[in-house]
Amino acid sequence: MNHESSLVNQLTDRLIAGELRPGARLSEAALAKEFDVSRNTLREAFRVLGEQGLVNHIPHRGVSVASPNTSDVIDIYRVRRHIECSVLENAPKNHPGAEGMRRAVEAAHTAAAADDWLRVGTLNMSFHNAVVSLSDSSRLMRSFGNVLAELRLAFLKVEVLDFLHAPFVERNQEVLDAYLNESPREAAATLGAYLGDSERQVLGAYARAGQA
Amino acid sequence: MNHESSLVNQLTDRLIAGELRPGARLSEAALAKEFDVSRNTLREAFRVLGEQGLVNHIPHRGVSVASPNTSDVIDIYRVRRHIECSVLENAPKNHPGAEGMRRAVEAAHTAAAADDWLRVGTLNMSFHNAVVSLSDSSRLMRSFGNVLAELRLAFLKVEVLDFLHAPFVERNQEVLDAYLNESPREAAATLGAYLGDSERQVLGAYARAGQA
DNA sequence: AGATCTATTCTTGTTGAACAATCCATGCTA
DNA sequence: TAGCATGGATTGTTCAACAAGAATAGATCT
Repeated sequence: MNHESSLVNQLTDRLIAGELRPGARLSEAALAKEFDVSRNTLREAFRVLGEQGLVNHIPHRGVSVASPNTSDVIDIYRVRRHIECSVLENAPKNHPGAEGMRRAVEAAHTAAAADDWLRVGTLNMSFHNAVVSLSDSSRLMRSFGNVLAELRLAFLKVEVLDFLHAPFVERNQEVLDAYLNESPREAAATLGAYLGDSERQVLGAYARAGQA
Repeated sequence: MNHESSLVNQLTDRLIAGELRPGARLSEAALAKEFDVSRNTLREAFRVLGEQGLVNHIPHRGVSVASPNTSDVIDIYRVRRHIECSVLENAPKNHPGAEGMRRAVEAAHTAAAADDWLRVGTLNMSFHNAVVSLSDSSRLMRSFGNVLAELRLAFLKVEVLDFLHAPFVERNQEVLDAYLNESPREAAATLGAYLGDSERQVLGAYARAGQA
């Protein structure tokens, strides 16, 4: 495996795991030492993460973990509505990607029963990635994946703990059922309602946390 | 202006201007010398362009200008349909971004009358960027902008010369009229038809050029 | 005290040289 | 001709150094 690509992956993992908290400054010297790479190599990885929206780069002030504010969250949900709903509404019947949705929902049920909420959160991301996979567009999946990862940082910032996702396992199930048994339009509408509720929950958490 | 950002802009300009042809290998040593920057600085810019999809990076084989094949083109138009149509269909009436659409169409008419087809092509991009601006989502605009830039490379690759855009000036006008005077649904349908025709034209050019 | 200016210090931005790792083309061998 | 060594070129990565901008602390003034 390529070193640089692996470095990006390592950084990404620690970002979405919350080890590098939103807003935290990422010192080049410190991180370079920690990952045992040179500053130059680290900076290349920073540029990649910057384009993906996971870190923020201000010239001469360095790189910090992205720390989405409320308008960022609103923006992210706008993207989700446009992409997820459009994909679902235009998805063909019996798309093989639906199997991925089903597996995610099923595993989420199991994980929820076992109180493994971290896993539920991960599977929630898998589900919505699977939804977008119905588009058969690798570019759409890439862009969407970046946005979803950024949303993960928003969750971490206001400590929307994963167990709050509990009610949404059922909602994903509803979306899947609507796709399988009803019309695409119905499925998209169900998903749209889901996104509205989800967005409200996150913004509520922001308000409680007193964050912008 | 930041040096690095300026370097990315310079490279982007030359890419979409066609000076660096699709598929062309970008030698680090040669480009570093040409832009009078070090290899390390250039490599940072390469990572940014790579994430944007404008260049292709294969480990140990270097960077080359993205050279979209037919499946890339199909993928790009999938993205366009999902994003542009969704945005237009859900756009509020009297969105200020419509002014940007109007300006682009008007200027395109003028440029077409003057046979300035390069400018027509640029204004066409402006129009569709303006469409997406109706979403009020900076992330959607960024992602969409990257995809449009990549499509520009596809045009360059098969030499879809800009004068072929001529009939599409009128199509953009129709989309705008539909948005202003008819329903969002109607506007989205008009745009969908436009995209279908546009995609066919590009794929036809690929077939003629014998490209994959 | 509070505000403002200044000097020092720290971090990032960028460079050049160096070497390792990998790929590519050439020519050799069977 | 197919496969295989070999040498040359390019990329991957590091390091040390310095320039440039930002942040901090201290001094000065009101």
